[in-house]
Amino acid sequence: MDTVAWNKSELTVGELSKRSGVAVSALHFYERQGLITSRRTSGNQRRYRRATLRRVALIRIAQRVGIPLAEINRALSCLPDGRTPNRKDWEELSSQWQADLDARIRRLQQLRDDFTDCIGCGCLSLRDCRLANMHDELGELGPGPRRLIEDGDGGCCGDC
Amino acid sequence: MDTVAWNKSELTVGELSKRSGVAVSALHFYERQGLITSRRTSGNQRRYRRATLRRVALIRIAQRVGIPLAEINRALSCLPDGRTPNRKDWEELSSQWQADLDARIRRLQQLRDDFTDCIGCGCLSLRDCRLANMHDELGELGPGPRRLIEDGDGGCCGDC
DNA sequence: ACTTGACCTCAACTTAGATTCAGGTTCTAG
DNA sequence: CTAGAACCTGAATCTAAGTTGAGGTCAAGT
Repeated sequence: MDTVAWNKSELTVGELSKRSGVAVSALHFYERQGLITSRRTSGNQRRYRRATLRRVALIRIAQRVGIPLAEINRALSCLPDGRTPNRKDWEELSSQWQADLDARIRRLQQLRDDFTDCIGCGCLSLRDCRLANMHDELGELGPGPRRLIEDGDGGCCGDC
Repeated sequence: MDTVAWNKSELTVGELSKRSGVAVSALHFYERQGLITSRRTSGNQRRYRRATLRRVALIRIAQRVGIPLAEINRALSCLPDGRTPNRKDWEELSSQWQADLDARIRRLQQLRDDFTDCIGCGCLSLRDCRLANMHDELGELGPGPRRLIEDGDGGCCGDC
């Protein structure tokens, strides 16, 4: 009833959408971006391997971690797409993503610590508040001597 | 030499840019969004109060925390703009933003824990992997019984 | 056979947070 | 007084990650 037997192991885009919780339009989009692939039926409709469900799961996980699709694509491209990811694949991917996640968490924690420091100060002095030392976004690694952005306001703030 | 005496306490957009590390175009943009305001000289050039430097600092801090400009705007709008934020203002803002930050951190940590759990499994089984249970993004609060998205694949994964 | 729902493509639109460009004005130094 | 730096506006462009819509085809049930 189809070019190749509809063997129940393939999913239509709607099924994939329902099962993955990802909108059909997003699946189309992922396919355009090369994140997933499909076979076409004689009537030009998409049929996805079951493995694609896992691939979509991986994509959404990576997105939750905060990884942009372009990078996810790079990461997934080492799984030659036909293959169901095996333990080794998953360990590689996940350790990479976990490192990313850890970095993100550390960054936020640093920010939180700076906040805690700074609330004590209360005046948001730009002279020595780490939070306010915005250019530090550049010199990401290691604290070192802070750059100062205010050079002589004459007084810390309205209240101090 | 100006409509109002250029009393050295005001900043041109270029100066504000240099001191804050924020591009002139971005400052224009912030102004269009109502995040900052300026006086205009007789020649229609912007002059910023020094307090604006702090305001921009606050904006960038909030952005680093991950707060969208629209919300930053809401938060800042309780400082009636003329005022240098005092200790109380800062405590209110910062405690609000810190809560946001904490929530973000917790979310990422949860994700990391799920990762740790899941790496042991190695097969990315969609049946019971918390990471892969994508629809859970909806039921944000509290774990509860997980929804299953795969109902009978017949086998955990290619390797298991 | 027909209706209905699922599917197709392609283009345009969306949001956030800006940047870039074109064309014109103002300010400052020499 | 004039060159060049800095400034102005408004429109267009950009990226990311899609969504929406128009116009048309396919498939399944009755």
